[in-house]
Amino acid sequence: MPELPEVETIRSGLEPHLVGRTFDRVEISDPRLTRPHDPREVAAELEGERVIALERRGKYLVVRFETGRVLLIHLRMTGSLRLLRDEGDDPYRRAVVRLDNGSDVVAYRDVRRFGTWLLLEPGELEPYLATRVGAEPLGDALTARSLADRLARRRAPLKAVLLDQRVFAGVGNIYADEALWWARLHPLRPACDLTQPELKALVRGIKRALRRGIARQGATLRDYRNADGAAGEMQTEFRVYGRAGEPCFRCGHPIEKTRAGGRGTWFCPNCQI
DNA sequence: CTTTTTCCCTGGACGC
DNA sequence: TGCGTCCAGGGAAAAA
Repeated sequence: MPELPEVETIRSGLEPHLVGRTFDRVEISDPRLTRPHDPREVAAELEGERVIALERRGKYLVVRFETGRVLLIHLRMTGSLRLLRDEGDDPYRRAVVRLDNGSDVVAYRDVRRFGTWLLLEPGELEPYLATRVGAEPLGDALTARSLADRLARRRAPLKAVLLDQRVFAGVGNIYADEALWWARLHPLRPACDLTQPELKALVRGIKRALRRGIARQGATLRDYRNADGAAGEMQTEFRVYGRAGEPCFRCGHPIEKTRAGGRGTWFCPNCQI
């Protein structure tokens, strides 16, 4: 499931191939992708748009066009973007963009069809993101102080609050569990109860988990692939995610699974307190 | 306001 | 082998 490291890997892989290119021909075959807008109308609007930047905000991909318009892509659970030379065949392909160099094709694949493409007019991006996406956790904005402010009135489980994209954007189910393991914090702790040293440990844990994910080109459990179609490597070094019953890498105690924020949550009951 | 629950969607795992 | 059931989860929306 694409979280910040996976989306960043796709972004950096596509960027050199997309920037400066024009969308020549666009086909959107899944009406869910552009809901509630008509996919044929969105495809027609995208044709002729020239890309000037490919950015990421949280788990969103931001395709900026010369006209000031923006295509905001969210991959949700199983979405992926691939750069191809030949279109080939794929039953789970939901959209295709042919670029103006005559050879490159960007293919959007999404088995479970949760992903979204939203075309925004100039000036619409900031207000759209403002109510949905908080600060970037890998920037200077994530500090023990800013985190304390964000968690102050939140009595919900720490894990659930980390999944709230308005707190800090881009942490999903996998990296939340990994960050909490690095920070030695129990996922069910009330978020507002952390001490100053614990807040500092959590900041370091979040950054460490995300940076490792980016360095390993993301985690491939089943569907995730980078823009070249290659699997990530991060899944080979999960500390807790999906490791119920296996020994903790720090203390050897068996990893347990619980539920937090409505999501499967793995942790070490011995050294995460 | 915060928190929890339901829903969307599909393939894979599992039980019989 | 072939069903039926459950599970995975990001985020919107509804409910509490």
